[in-house]
Amino acid sequence: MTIQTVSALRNDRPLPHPFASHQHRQLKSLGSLAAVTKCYRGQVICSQGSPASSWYCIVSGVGRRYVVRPDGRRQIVDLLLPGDYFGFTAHDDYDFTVEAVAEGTGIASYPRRRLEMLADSDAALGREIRQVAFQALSRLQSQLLIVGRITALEKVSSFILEMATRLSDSEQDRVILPVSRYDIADYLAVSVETVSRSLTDLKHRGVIKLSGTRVLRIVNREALEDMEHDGQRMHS
Amino acid sequence: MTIQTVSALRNDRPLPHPFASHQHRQLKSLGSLAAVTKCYRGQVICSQGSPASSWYCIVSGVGRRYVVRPDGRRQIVDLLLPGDYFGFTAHDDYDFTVEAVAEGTGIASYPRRRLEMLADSDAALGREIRQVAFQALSRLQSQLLIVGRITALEKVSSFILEMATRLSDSEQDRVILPVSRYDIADYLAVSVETVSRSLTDLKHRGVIKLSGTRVLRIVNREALEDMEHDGQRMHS
DNA sequence: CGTATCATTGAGCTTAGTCAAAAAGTGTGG
DNA sequence: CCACACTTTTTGACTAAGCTCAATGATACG
Repeated sequence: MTIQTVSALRNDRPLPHPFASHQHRQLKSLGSLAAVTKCYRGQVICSQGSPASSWYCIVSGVGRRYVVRPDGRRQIVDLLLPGDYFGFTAHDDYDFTVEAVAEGTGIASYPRRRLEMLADSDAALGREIRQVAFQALSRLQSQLLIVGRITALEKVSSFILEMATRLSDSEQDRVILPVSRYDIADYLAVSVETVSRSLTDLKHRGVIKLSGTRVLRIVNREALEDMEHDGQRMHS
Repeated sequence: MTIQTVSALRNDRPLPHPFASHQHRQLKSLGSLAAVTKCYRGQVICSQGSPASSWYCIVSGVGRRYVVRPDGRRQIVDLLLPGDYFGFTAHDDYDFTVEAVAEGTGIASYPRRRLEMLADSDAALGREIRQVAFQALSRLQSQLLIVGRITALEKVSSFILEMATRLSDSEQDRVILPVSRYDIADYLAVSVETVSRSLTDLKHRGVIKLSGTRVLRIVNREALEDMEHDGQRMHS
């Protein structure tokens, strides 16, 4: 598990393909309220402890939602891709921090108070908000299932498959890893070295192929799906 | 990690204190729609794959929300205590199963379609639904932070402290564990043996005291909070 | 009062964390 | 354009936390 301080993590160069906004489901009927801003790498969108005054949506690029533990360890609780909403809390303050990962990440922000008032008179909007909150629930549950897995091979395999699904580019089996090994490690709650070792392991088995460090190709999807469930007895 | 089949888990006898419904925040302005039913131990409230036709609230007792993996392993993704809502999905079907843990667990169920229509004309209700969804998000994030911890001692310590907070009976430092060791194991994503060992460890250190298997007393809260963050270097 | 399940304890083994260092990229400035 | 500095990624060796298998105690229920 990574003990690096947050400021030490900054391998977030522009991505090969600039992450098309293919999922562009912004809240309908809201052009006026949404303020879209471009963020630089590592820019804090909202931070743990400060008043939860806005909801947000990723328009383009990548974000990471995380919590820093007392001992300095960082747990990424959500990887945010285009179309993903965040900023929801049950309390008055955010209980997490969100940063832009890629250069030029586009964020739409919605003033919470105003939006809630608007939802009071626009039932369709209210439904939409609930719906995106449910999607956030779904993402979180998926991640819990990944982190709850046993072996690192299972976690990394799941991660690859999840990414392949969530950022389905033209080609189904070409995945451009949106984040660094450090981020993957903090997302899966394993050490960076273990992430690296798992990837080379999958490579040696001929399950995946790496072109550089970020471009990944799923060579044998079936095998990868086996690893996801049964990373244990995959020792042949 | 537990490989027991779900039906094999049934240590869910009536609890010493019948879990007062001290948190009784049911959806206001809804007496008519809420059908409250009593459930027996292990009774399935809603199951993975079937149409998500209702939302629910625990009125009394305890519930477990879980997912069974292909290999038979079970991951509990939410422990449900009185006042907790569940049943939210982004899709048409539930992607989890919920069972009553304690005998006589009371469940309020709300037909989803009807409730959504009602929310269309009652903005306050719409807000409430969003709010309870946000609470579900909060619980899930908390659990992710627990499962993402490194050592078993940290996980178990966190679990105890979380339970102490969530079911704050009269006395702050007396915790009645709402579930079996098996359930704790599947909630924390560790093996039953490890849960047991961690508890006896904490007992030997004088941090907690156990009266029977379910009644727990926090003797040294400060030490427990230390374990929660720093279970590693607690080897004195 | 017996039986099934839950809980605890022990021994051995495997996975992954830690520390350390080399290799591979990336970016900058001369 | 190349060289240097920096970061990220990979690999290695060692250690230990926790899983597995196995057996014994404890507890509830019929």
